[in-house]
Amino acid sequence: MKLLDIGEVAKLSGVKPSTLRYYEEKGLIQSLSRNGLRRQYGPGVLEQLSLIALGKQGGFALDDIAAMFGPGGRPEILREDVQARAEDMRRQAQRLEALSEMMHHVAVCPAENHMECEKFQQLLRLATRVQRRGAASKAKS
Amino acid sequence: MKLLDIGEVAKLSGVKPSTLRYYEEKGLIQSLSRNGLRRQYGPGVLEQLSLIALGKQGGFALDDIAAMFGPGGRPEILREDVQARAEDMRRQAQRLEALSEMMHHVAVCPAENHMECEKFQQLLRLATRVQRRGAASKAKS
DNA sequence: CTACGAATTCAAGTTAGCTTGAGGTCAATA
DNA sequence: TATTGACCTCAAGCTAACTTGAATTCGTAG
Repeated sequence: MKLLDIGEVAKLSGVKPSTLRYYEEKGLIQSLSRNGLRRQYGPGVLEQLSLIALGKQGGFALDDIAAMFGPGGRPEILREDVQARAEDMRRQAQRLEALSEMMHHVAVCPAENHMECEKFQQLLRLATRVQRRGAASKAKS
Repeated sequence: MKLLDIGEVAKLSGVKPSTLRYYEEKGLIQSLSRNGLRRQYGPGVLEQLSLIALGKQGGFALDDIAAMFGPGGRPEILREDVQARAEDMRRQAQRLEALSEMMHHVAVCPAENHMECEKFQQLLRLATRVQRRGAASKAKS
């Protein structure tokens, strides 16, 4: 199996060596061996890094990512917890879709204050109607 | 017009007073007046706060949020720039949708290492195929 | 075999985004 | 009018996620 040293992984993934060492320390990735002092990574590390990037975009802390997706054979973080977080994530994706539309709109809207634009407000309400678990919903009557 | 003081805004929005003061300092929100020393906010601040929360979920820095959506009559941050960011946001929403599916899957998948699960890998590829602007795409031949 | 460049460790520094605490002000209630 | 509790300012502190730098080791090309 072809092994990569840290510089190659950095070049292929766009993640700096210092960050890779940091991730390894945190248990997010692992090097398979050493060549002298040098870490040797398997090719799978690249997919692992994509996954980490994805998790970060989803707003997860590195520790959470390690707990959900880490290579370190996690001792069963509650599946129902992951299930619930997955639901949250779906809702977040919806909200961001709405945000995308809002941004597309402000890019062309002539209103000087966005909050005065009817369409903008409407999109914002749409986005915020898709609430998170645990978010206080103050619907009237 | 009904004015709210900082504690009420905090209660209604779930955002702490210290954070509200911090946001105001940064130009993300504004208080309309003072009652003695006390800040008085208009009701619109609540929507502004939803917008800020949304922007944060989208991964924007507070300064970026202020620049795009701030109440301070921004001196025209390039519309085409916002347009491009809106596109990125749409793609991010798609990626997070895929992430949501991955999480739903890991919650039920029996595989001890996710990366060995074919379905998981497939979803990951789906997610990472929806690249960002500026992300190095190393598709082969 | 030697030199170079790429890695190594470890401690300390940086940035964003808040939070905390001390010390003081003031509006509203009793 | 006297308290009290909510607010104020300002400086300092905190956490996550990295980055930087100094001093050192080592694999590989010449």
